[in-house]
Amino acid sequence: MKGKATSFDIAHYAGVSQSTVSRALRNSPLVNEETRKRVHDIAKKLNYKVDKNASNLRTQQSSTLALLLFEDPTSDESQINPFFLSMLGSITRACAKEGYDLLISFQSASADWQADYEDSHRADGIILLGYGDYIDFQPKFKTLLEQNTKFVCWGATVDNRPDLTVCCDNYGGGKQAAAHFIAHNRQDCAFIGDASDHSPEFFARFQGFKDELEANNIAINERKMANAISTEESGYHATRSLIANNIKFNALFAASDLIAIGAIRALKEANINVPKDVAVVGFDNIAIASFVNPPLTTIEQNTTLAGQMLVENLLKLIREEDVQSTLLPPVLIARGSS
Amino acid sequence: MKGKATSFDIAHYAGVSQSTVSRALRNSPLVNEETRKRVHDIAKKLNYKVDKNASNLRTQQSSTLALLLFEDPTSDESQINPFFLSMLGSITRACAKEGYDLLISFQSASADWQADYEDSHRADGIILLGYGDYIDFQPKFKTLLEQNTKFVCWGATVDNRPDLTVCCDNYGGGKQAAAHFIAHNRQDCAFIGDASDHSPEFFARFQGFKDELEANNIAINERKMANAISTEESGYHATRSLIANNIKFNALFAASDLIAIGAIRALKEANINVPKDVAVVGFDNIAIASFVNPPLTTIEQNTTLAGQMLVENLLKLIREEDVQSTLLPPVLIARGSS
DNA sequence: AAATATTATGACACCGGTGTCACAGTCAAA
DNA sequence: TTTGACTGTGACACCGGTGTCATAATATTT
Repeated sequence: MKGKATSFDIAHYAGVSQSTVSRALRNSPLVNEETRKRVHDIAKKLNYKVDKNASNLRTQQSSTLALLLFEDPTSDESQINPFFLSMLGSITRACAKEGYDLLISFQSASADWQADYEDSHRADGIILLGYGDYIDFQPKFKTLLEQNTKFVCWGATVDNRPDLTVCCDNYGGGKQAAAHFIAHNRQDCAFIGDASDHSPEFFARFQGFKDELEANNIAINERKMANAISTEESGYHATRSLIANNIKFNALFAASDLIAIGAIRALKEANINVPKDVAVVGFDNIAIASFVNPPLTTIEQNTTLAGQMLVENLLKLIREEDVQSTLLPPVLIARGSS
Repeated sequence: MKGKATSFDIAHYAGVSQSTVSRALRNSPLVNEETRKRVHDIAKKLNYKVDKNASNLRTQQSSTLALLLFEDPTSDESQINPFFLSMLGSITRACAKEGYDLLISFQSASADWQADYEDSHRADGIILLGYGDYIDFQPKFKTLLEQNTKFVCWGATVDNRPDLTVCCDNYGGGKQAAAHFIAHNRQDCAFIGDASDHSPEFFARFQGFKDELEANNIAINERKMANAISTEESGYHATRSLIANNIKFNALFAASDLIAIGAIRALKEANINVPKDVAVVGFDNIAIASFVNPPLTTIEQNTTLAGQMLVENLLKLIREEDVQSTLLPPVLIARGSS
């Protein structure tokens, strides 16, 4: 047998038409049970597999989802943010469970990504994942919507379409962090992250944090805030600059675990004890979090559930079913750093 | 404009035939420069993208690689081994660089995975990744070879086909671990991993470790060895059982970082100081390694390079070019645990 | 001016399936 | 016996591109 077997080969061996083979293999009720069985047996013997390209071309759907991963434009060689890797794992699992394949692709936020996968019929829908500067994305979202592309988004909100977003309750998570500090009598709080609205997730975390403090009559001093993107490096430098400016605080809320880990390194270097002098709380609960010294208190995002929801909601969109906006509840995991 | 634009639509607007559009879009030298430009402009305006299914069907290739990830059959909800996630990241990057898409799929070792992706023309080749019990795989490798499926394998060797494997020099890494202990005057060594040939990678690490010790006239006591799969849990339990059996040692080589991290937890619980009482060396250099307490000395596998080599070699196989067997040099990263 | 080469294009078969329609054969109802 | 329903199958157009071949128009050579 040269080359791969086609349905015509099977038709030939089974003594039926190619149409019947196609129907038999898809277990159409139209074909006789005996014929169906014969065709299946021959297909198995010839190691025949339906050509996905032909099938997709005809049916105009691909049983494939595309995951576009946007990263902060750090060095090309850097490791991927472990939080995203964890999401990636759960999305992969969720896709497998639904019988969909998953195409993965890294994207820089600026690139002309919006159309590719879905327009070229490689995927039935798109999952967007990243802590990005999502402001730039709104026009792209608009294009996607105009083209009726099916997509869901982690974190970012799409104007007027809350159903396209799956998101952790970042605001609530921020409140939990503040409540935790208050409960432990730490009122002199610093924040490291991005309190501008460039990063909506970080902003919501900050907003919740601030509101909860203010609800308890604690003001947050603007000088005790520093910007950082979600890397250990960035958290380290932001914290160092606070220390260098002689800013004092006894509690530090970092917008992500990586930032928190960098912050702890900077604090240690400055001989500031964690948690005695400064309590630190992060966000995400990445795998590393429980292994750092001291183990990091953090606000957990349930990545398993998040991945499932992203996939489920996207499939609902594709099937044109109703989708609810999805806000996942975060949980504070108390460990040694606070 | 209803539905997606096709090359016929463009042909219509450009006043040329569909053939010419197809050529123009692929920048064939056969078309007039002016025509080419006009077609491109219209395509852009209509947001036209080549239908990959049609194109793949005709050309019989997909510009896609499939990554099959085999995991130890642990709980469905468990996190993916961070070492694999890191590989996944570098493979994704390498694919992107080569202009290939990447399909990702989890597999249980037992499933009927061998044919699917390549036979159904979804991928041009397959990357197999996992610390598996690869013995079961040899018959499947055979099938793949018979069907002329293009694939490469991380870690596992395929009978008579060293070119299909990309692998860290596990044996050399094991030797480095032993040499490190000897240099620090720790001669009473334990090993946790799997010294059977079920897991060829772990076995090679052990073999190198043992050979280097023996080359220095140090014997390794069989009682100081325990089996573990690559999870923190498993490393923890294996170490506890050694301790419970009152086995003494002052150096511990773990076949992976996750095992080492579990081992450190068990040692700490038993009030055995790391590194004072027992020096610990792991393998992989996963991201967590530098954050555990004490920071883990480990044998680094260069995942960036590994991912690149897997992709490069697979593409060479697909293009029917010569491929050399690839052994990547590991590097010992000395940290606080030894 | 005739012969030949070059350039740009169109017509058309083809990739391997899926879905529609037509139809032969069997069986039950009228 | 005729009509209608049902079952199982084959023929065929179609999905949207790609590659081959033929050909018209122009340029170059003899």
